[in-house]
Amino acid sequence: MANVKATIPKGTRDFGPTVMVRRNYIFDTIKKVFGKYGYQEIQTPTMENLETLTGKYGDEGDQLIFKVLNSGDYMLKAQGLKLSAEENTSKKLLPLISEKALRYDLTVPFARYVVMHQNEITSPFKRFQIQPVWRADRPQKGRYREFYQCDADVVGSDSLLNEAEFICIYDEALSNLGLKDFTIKVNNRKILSGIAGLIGKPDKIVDMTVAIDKLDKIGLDGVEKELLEKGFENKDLAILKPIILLSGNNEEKLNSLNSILETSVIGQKGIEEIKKTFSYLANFTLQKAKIELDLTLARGLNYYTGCIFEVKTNEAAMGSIGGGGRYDDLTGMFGKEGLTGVGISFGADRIYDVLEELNLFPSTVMEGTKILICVFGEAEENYALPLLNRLRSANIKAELFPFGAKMKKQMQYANEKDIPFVAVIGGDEMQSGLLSLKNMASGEQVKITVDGLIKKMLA
RNA sequence: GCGGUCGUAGCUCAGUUGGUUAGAGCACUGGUUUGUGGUGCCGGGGGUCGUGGGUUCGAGCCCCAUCGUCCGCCCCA
Repeated sequence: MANVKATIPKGTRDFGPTVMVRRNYIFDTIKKVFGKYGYQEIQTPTMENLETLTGKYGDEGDQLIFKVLNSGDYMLKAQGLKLSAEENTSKKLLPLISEKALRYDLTVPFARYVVMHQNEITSPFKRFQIQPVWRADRPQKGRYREFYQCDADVVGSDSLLNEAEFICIYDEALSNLGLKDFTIKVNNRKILSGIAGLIGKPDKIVDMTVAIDKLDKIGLDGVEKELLEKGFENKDLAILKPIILLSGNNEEKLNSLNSILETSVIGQKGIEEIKKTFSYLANFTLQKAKIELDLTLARGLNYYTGCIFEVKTNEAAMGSIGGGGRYDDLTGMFGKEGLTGVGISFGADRIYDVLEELNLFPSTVMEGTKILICVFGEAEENYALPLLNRLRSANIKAELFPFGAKMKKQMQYANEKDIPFVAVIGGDEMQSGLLSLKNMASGEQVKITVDGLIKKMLA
């Protein structure tokens, strides 16, 4: 057998026991909140049909989809193809050798699910989904080829109550995870459309939003430079600049916007949506979240049509830890028109890093085995097995170290697994019927009866 | 797709203008009054120096290529 190097593909990760416990803590906390608001969990397959995914994420997105090679002799089919230096040769080849692909996000599979199961689901349909997705991207800091998305969406309801509730979900989940200072930024795509209309370049809305979205990162000068490069003129900047730099509280911003966008029908609609969302929100109690209307918030995705969200922690230097928005007609691509939806996503990997940096993982999430039984030989092992059984029947996490190892090795095992108690069984213990119980933190050791031990472990 | 960085033991890394047998810490393992860890002491195993060429009497070190890593840009979570 050849000696294969033990490595994993670029941009993928192993999760060890400690990390898994903490990841599950994050997922469980979020799941609980989703459930509280009526969202139900679904899962979709790792692979979708390639045609389900292609064309949904733009040309660049298509290239980042991991394709799965067909089984069998796919070369046979491909042989009919004339291989030339033509640049679209691989485009022609692809459908012949691949008809499946790994999911690229959870939103498109969800849209596919909704259309496919439309007769079974009740509208509005609220679902959440926590599964890995894959992108053939170049990995870098905080960016992987396999990562988890944690999404909740509702389709079939255009009520802005949904938007308000998503803000509550963010607040509750992140507060429950121990975050104390974070901002949920809100904007509306229709306001951005109104602004693009105002400068007479509605077709350039994508370039405009992509540029102003970078205000945090590259500053006003950088944004202006990029806008000029994309074909905006100085007179456009003169209109945009005061909007981008709009300050004050949410109400003041809305009032200013109201007069700026007075003549824009779509802009007014956007303002109305924000106001309605805020008025719903006024009925709920938020824990830690700050809500901020941020007109520079754009989010790259083109399918958003209404409210958009992004969550940032103010306690650590970290990009967004969540985002989402409303998209009209997500299912149109699958032949079901006019179904509106709104959804959010938690960036689990980034939340993990934040919690770790702020030391917010509770120590209780690490609780593993409570007691290890150490024995000196086979006779002691036989003597210990009924005890092991009794401990587990009493719902105490217990292990027995199989006989054959030295006491030092067994103690080391307990120590490294952070097992707080060790029961030692040797000849003396078998004769007296008392166990030697060692407290691993203090090092003290006492003789104790089996009943006493169980009582102590349950205390 | 573009730019930069780094590849030496399982891991983190030293390694002098190119010069004997390539080192350390951690990890693993054995011993240390044969019934006790975290925390003493002594020992041991483990490396085609990413790969392939080149220069040289001699290459971990210099040159070229290639693969991989990490970090930026574009884009994105």
